[in-house]
Amino acid sequence: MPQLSITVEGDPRQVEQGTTAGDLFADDRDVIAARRSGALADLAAPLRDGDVVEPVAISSPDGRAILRHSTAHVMAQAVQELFPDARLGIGPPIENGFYYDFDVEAPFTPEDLSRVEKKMQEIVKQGQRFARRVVSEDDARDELAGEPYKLELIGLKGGGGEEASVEVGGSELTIYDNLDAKTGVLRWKDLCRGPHLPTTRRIPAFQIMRSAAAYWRGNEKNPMLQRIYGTAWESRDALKAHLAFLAEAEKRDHRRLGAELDLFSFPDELGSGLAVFHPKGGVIRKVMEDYSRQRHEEAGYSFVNTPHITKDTLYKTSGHLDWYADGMFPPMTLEGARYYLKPMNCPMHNLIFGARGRSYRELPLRLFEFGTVYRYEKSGVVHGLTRVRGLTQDDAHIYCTRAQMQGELTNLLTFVLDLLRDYGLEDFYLELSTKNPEKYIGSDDTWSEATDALSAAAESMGLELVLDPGGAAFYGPKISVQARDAIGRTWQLSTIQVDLNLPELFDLEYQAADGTRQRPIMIHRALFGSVERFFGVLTEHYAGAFPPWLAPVQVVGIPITDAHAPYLDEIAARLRSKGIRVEVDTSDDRMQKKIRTAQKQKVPFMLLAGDDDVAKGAVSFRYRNGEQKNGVAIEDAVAEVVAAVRDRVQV
RNA sequence: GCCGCCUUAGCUCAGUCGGUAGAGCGAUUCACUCGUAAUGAAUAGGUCAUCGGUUCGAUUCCGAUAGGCGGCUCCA
Repeated sequence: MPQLSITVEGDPRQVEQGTTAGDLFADDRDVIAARRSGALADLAAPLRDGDVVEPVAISSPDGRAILRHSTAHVMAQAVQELFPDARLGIGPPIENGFYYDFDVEAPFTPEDLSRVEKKMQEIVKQGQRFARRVVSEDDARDELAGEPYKLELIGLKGGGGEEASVEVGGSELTIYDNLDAKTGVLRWKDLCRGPHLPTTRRIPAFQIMRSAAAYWRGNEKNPMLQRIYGTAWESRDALKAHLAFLAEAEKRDHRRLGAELDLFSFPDELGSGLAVFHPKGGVIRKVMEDYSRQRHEEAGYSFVNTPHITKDTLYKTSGHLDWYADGMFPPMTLEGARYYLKPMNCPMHNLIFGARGRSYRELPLRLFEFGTVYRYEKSGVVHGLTRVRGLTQDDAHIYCTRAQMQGELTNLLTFVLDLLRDYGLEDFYLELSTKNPEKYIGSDDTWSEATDALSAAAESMGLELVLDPGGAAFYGPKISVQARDAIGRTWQLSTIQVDLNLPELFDLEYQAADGTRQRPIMIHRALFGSVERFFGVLTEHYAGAFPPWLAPVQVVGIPITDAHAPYLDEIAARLRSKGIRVEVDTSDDRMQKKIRTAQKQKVPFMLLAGDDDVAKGAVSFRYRNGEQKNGVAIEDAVAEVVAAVRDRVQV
């Protein structure tokens, strides 16, 4: 027998021709695929001379993706057995699960989904084998003649981008056959790059989650397919843990906490996407805004104010009406003019810049405003505080020279990261959105100059940027902060945009040292992004247990009996004089109930006082985590609370 | 905007096979005065989202509208 020289987990080995990765790792049930000289491969794939082979465990990121992809196949097979007319779209693994799209006569009902899940369990039990087969393009077209969407993907091979990568992303076209465990008879097949589990029996735990509609290839002009989402895990326990995580996440949903903690609401009377902030939410907002103003003042910003409505001429000049008219509330016509609610602040700031002649000595000129804007978001996208129709941006526009641009950008990135740290946000990444070829103004040169400036600034600070091709606004590229909510959906918070085009449209100029007139560069930036969205993300980040500096009520005084209330009132007065938000619970609930109430309201500090404390001139702490500290001198108690608020620590 | 689902008291939810409704929490009042997550009792609170249709009769069936939820598309 000819021998192959291979490397297995770093060790050189000689094996017979025809040996598979499955043979090498046959003892380890956790291994479901292999990495063969860098590329993922089925366990059944024969090894080649010189291969470097690593096992892929089912619980590894690659292993989970393969498991989920295979489970998606099982789901598609189940759907086609139950609904023979269902045509296949695509079915990739995604974070925490997978989906598969189907073209069916009628949307799936909940009963349909349970039937599909049952059928899937049968297929898993049968242990059908996933068998890879290379096919020519002509053969693939023949075999898949009844699957129009698959045929379209074959046509896209090489040029289909992300969306088709799971099906036709490899160097050759492959079909995976599902073969009966005993007879080897073909049970089902799918155009697929693979790799897959060896058999369906190797799927330890899965669950169908929900169905929803999705446009074919993500384009709303295409037909709408029915998508079924599922999840699959390496063990029943891992699945259980995931479901528990989702249940936990539901409890920290800002929409739910907003009602429970009396922070904000969305009265039907106002209309969709229009929030009112209640006193407790209002306090948090005020603290956020006060601190923001303070930081902007320190960073050399000037404060401006602009109105909420304007004649259409402004947005004709800026070009926004060309690109975003659909996203604006319709105009009000009066005195022969059309007035719009403002959807962004930049053009108004440009008017301030252009109100008089500007000298290079004034630059960089940084104009800041909490600007409230209104956008007609489509009804289906409105979502709690994270996607609203009326929002307030911590918006500023920096007008500077080319020479100043780089410095301004690095300052801004520092400013942004500082701010996120102040709010304890860590689960985010930075994204670089580049020119959309269908939607931009200006020259390619200005775009590459602006884009290079952004990447250079990030690079100089050692920050990694995730690329978002075509994601820019029409006037310039941007770096944005993408943060996650409780269930992992990402939301754009901060943005920094370099704009060499609007200064042109508004004919903005400054006089340079040499007496010439120059065009300034404009940087658009918002650190919270929208105060509402930041508030929502923050609420989920803290699960409603805001750190003391943000907590609407920082301290609750709880008397053991009514007799101790005046004692706590005095302490509360001392705290209040130091700027602490404190309440004494004088309701006729029992002390235990008051603790429970304060606990449920997630108040950072409870101060209890009974006879013992009064006698000692002390007070007893109870913290949110249930810990307590008794007999603390009033002086020390006040100091502890004041310090926690001042230092913006979480407790 | 598109597809599906949903809307009963402030909140969470029962319920009426078509004969106009009930619980817990919350609120109010009274009693209790208590040492680290729920004291007891009483009271108030609903045009069953809105409008229209079918019907002797609609909260219940049908339709439209509004609002919400999950996705998709979009997000200056």
